[in-house]
Amino acid sequence: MPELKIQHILTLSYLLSKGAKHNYVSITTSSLGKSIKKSQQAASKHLLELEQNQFIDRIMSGRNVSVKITPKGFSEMVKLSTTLQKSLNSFPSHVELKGTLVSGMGEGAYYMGLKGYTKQFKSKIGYVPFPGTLNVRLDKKIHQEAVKQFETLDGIKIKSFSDGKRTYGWVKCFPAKLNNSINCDMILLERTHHDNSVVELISKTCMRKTGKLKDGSKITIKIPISS
Amino acid sequence: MPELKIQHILTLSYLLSKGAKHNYVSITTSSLGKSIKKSQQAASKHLLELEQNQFIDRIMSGRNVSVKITPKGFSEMVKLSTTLQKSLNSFPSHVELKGTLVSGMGEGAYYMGLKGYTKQFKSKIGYVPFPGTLNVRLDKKIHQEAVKQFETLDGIKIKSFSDGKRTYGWVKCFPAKLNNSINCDMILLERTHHDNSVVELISKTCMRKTGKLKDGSKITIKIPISS
DNA sequence: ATTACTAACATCCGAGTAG
DNA sequence: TCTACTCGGATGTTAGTAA
Repeated sequence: MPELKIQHILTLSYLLSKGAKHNYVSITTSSLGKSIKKSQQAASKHLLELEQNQFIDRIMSGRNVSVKITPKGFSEMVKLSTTLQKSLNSFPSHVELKGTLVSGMGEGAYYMGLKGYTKQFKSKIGYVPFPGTLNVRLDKKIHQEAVKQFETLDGIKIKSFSDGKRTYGWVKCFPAKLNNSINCDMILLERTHHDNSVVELISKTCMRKTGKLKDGSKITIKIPISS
Repeated sequence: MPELKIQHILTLSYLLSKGAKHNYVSITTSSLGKSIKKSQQAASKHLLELEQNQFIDRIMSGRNVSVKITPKGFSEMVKLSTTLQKSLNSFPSHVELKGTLVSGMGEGAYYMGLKGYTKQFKSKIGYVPFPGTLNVRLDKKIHQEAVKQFETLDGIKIKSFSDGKRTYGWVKCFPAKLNNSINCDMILLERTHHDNSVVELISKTCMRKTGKLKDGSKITIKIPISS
């Protein structure tokens, strides 16, 4: 049984914090038990098992135990830590959505073409969108669900405005890549907050033309996540 | 039961490496089981438990499962990872030895006073040792054992030399602090490789005088560890 | 092929306790 | 006090299997 049991990691971690890397540290099994939130008996057993597997050196002196982590034990800890660290730091940092191009009702184009919006687009995302949004229906549940996380992300915020008669809600933009080639932005609208089965894309150019797309075309959208 | 069980960490770690932070990733329980070295059934149970505790979102679609890590699950992973990381990086980086001053037989002074050694001392540790080594008997087993690790450490190496008649072995020096005040070096000799109950210290000055020490005085030695 | 149930098995933990 | 044993109950894992 040359494997380090995961439940022993916390024990080793505690011992390490006590300085057991270089020195034999004197401890009681009950204090150790308290620290790792287990009983005195469990702590005692942990130490015995760790010693058996040569993860610690253990010296009995009178009534209490002195313990030092072996190079083997230490390297096992490092191994696990870096494994964790790696998976925490090197996950893919983008969301991938797949769906089908559908035709909208033209209302997207109407709203996005309003001066109150276009002025902000120009200054905040650097271009005035081609009049007409690309509607992509997300066919799979997993992609519909994945969109939800953008509700809590910030993106680039286009503020709401009023023309005196009515108010037009804010728009959040997320820079994205369509079919791995065309730069665009996915937009989330304040009004259509609840329906995640369709997402809207805007771009400087007409994506239907530059991407040779028509209704029913399969679409892949990649949206990098900054955080 | 709002606690993350440790054995689930590996499951989460695997999911994370698959990109489950931002996207729903589709997996089979048997492949997951293989990855975490458990059975298919165990993997299935892990996922169910993780879902129950809201560490993952889980979507069944037909025959397989898609999974995404929740912010809660992610932050729990970060918590554990940083705990580990901290204990790995911030342990005390010195060895502490305690013992009693004993009188040597003067042979230490004789050997260390040889030209072949003093010339190297001057250039490598910056001073010519006061003639006479300080012998410290380590009374406790834990300190005797702790000395052993220096055998595998490098320290500052004083090379062996020959005067034509015989060869004088190498000496390893480890910068140390005596009783938290006096700078000195602990020396390990090639010849007395086996006895760890006594360590020898050298210093620029007479430590018995500057430290007001006599035979029987209690001694504390701190030796920083570089690695 | 898949997920996940039940039941048997293995492991872990802690109360009691000896030395 | 202390460590560490036994043992019963809780928990985790797997084999078999249903759907």
